[in-house]
Amino acid sequence: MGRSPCCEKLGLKRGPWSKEEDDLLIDYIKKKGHPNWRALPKLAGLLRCGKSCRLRWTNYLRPDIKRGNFTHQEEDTIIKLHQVLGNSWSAIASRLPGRTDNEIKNIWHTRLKKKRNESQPQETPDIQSEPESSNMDIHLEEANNSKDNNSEISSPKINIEIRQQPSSSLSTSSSSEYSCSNTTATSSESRNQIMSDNLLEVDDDIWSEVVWAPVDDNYLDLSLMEDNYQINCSFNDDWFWDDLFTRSNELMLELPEL
DNA sequence: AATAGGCCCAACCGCGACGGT
DNA sequence: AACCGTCGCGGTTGGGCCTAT
Repeated sequence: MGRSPCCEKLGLKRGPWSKEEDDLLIDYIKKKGHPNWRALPKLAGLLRCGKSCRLRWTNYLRPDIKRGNFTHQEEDTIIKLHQVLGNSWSAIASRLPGRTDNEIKNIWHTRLKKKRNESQPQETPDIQSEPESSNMDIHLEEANNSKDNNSEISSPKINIEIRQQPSSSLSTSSSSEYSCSNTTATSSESRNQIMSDNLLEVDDDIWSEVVWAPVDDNYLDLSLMEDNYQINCSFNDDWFWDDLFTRSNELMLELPEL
């Protein structure tokens, strides 16, 4: 199957976009949306291919894009998410409202990779291309089998197993399982009660604290205080678990619907 | 002042996934 | 089931800008 031609050999314009082109694209999408990118440029009066229009819109012209420098908090978030998700830029971008995958990819290659390496010197340079999550297996299992179809809030049962394989010479591993049955988990307080003060045994005399901290109604932050790993997790929204699932065969999860 | 090198970022390329026929 | 068109994604490129020499 031959690839369909894009911009080449069709007399279409390439390279940087002009203000007039931007305006044409914005005006058209505001009025008609973008149900078909391939047909859009002709309808909008643009001498561009659909792919170029889509990129321009998604990476630059979308009204919800946050312009400007990344904050330190955003940079830290990207570094942490990259530890878990690797180069899944779109997945990382979905956790940073207003930021595009392209933007995050750029900032990673230009700044954050260096910043990460400075703060966590690599012990074995030969494996630097491997995602950092490779030394940590995460197994999450969450079940909410008896979802009540009525308005009553169901009680999630949450089982979590975390296996951590530190890259240090200590070949320690750990696992723990938390069962949180019969909890409504509808308030920050109750969620906090679910997971606070749990200790994860890493070795005979090494303990790692696992803390769930409420952020808002949709998120919880899970901090695994060992080897500086921190994992940000979604509770209601399935985004984070989904991505973990695609990256690790160890992960099994069904989300509760609270 | 000239220039080389690094940084930044918008844009492009090519592949795979997915849905319609 | 196979084919085809479209879209989304990650990798890469290239040009402008900045800074050190």
